[in-house]
Amino acid sequence: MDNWDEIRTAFQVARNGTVSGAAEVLGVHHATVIRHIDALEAQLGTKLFQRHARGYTPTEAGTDLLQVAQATDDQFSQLAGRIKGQGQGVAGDLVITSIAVFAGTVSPILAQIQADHPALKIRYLTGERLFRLEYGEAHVAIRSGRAPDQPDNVVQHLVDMPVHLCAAPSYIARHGLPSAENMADHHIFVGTDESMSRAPFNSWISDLGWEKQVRFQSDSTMTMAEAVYSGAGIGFVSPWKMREFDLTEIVPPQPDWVTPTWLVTHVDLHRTSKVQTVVKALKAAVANGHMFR
Amino acid sequence: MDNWDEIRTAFQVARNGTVSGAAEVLGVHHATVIRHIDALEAQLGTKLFQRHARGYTPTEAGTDLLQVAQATDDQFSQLAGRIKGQGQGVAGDLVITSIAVFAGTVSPILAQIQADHPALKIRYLTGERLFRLEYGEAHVAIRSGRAPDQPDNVVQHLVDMPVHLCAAPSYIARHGLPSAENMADHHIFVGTDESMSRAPFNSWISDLGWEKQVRFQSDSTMTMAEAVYSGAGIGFVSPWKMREFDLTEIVPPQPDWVTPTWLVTHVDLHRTSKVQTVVKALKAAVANGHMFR
DNA sequence: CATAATCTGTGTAATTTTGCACATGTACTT
DNA sequence: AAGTACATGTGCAAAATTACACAGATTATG
Repeated sequence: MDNWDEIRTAFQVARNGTVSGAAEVLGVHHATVIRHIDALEAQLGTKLFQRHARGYTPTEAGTDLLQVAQATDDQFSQLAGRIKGQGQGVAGDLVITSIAVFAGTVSPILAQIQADHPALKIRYLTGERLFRLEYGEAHVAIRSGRAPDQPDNVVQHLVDMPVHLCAAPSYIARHGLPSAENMADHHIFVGTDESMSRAPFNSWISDLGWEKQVRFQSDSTMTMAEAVYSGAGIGFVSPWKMREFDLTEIVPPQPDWVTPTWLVTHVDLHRTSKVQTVVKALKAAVANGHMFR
Repeated sequence: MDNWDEIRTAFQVARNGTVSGAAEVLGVHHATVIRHIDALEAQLGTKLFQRHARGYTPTEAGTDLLQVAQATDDQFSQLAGRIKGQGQGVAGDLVITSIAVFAGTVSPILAQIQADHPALKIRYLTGERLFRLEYGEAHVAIRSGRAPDQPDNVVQHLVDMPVHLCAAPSYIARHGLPSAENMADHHIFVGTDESMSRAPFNSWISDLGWEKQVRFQSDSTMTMAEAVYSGAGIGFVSPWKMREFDLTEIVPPQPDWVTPTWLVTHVDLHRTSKVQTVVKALKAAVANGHMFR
């Protein structure tokens, strides 16, 4: 059953009773209406209307079509209302992603957003792989590292995330407390895998020529924090993870260690109030010091 | 909500996930599909799909549309099935009309047809006014008198209906039994109104110069029979009405009294098996002597 | 009875829609 | 690493659709 527009034309003819009236409602010439009806009847192999001087009277098939098309018209109208209105309301699904290490600081904020908008259903996906906004996998993504440059993405700078160089109590018990003097020789680092080799604190290590001391590598910031906690070495850990794991700070956050963090949304969804609500809440939480500290 | 065809296009894109796939299903060029989607999104003011190199992923609005359009597609398919199949099966409504006087002889035949086709719902409308086939008021009409010549009607000769010149017992009691000799002077005729003045037995009266003896006129053959029965005069009555009312035959049916009877169907409906079934049954009943006797 | 008002129906021209060719980009495979 | 397959997107020409104008027919009206 193709050509739905012809069904719509027939629907208006059946409702109005005349070709001319239907043409006016549809905003087309009455000749167009006649041809639509003729084509539709030819395709169905049945007369939908009986033609007479006063107009078109629907046959049995015509009244059947009228009822079905009436229901369709209603459903499409409701659909259009929902779609046009959905840009205004904060409701429905919202998928937000980040790397796993952000979960501890992001989750409370998302919980608050969800509490403020009961109609909103938040799905927070964490993982090291890149959730792709252009595939509809997420609405909002929190990315860290160098600025994303995907053409279809709207990128906003969220915060510069500091990291502490930390050691776990178990590590200190075995290797002693690292100091500026003995770090160059006697200590083991937890570092990043090749995939994250451009992290700013990575270049700090390589600038000092300490690459050989990196004995544990991971592609995930979360795993790095876990490794430090388990005593695999000293490494760079976010402030909240340092507190959570009760780590000992060796070197406080340095300006050139910070990794910029970005809020990324897809351009098609960026203007929707649903996305905007979440973006604003996240930025406010950062400004108030509720996140990434 | 106009342009239903664009909704159908979007439906196929959402279902297939790619523009190219949808274009193949729809039998149009993929550029056409892209333009349909663009137009629909522009009209709705919302993105229905997120575009990426692997195809189109429906947004929230897109999945909403997908569900509605899926239901529409189903309904239209069922509708087409019903309409296309309806030409084959003998089912649904069938409206047949005639003048009231035929009711007694037509009804049993219609009852038999209805019994043979349980899915058929017969409506038998009687009345003197012309039920107009082209307005969809009836599927089959039994007409008497001169041959109808409406261009959109299919006319078949059904039977030549004889009439008896009769008198009621009450009339004979008051005026005596009419005979060939005294009819010219002493008897009163029940005749036809101007609207039926072309009835063949009418010209028999006028040929004999007996118009002045017509003292009761009616536009309905049924009423004429009733008038004769009630003793208003002598008049022309169909065989079954003569028997029903137990009238006395004055003059037996004459060859030039017969009024031809026609089976009329609208050309648009004539080929449907539903109409054909009824037409065949009526003609068979006449041939077997079950009607108009 | 004639006139006005509608409505359907068709040939023709203008407009819109569609199809084609080609460019471009991404994912997968060898 | 290069090639293949498949996807979207756009300028331009062809085709299909539409609007226009007018004819024909019926109903309503004074």
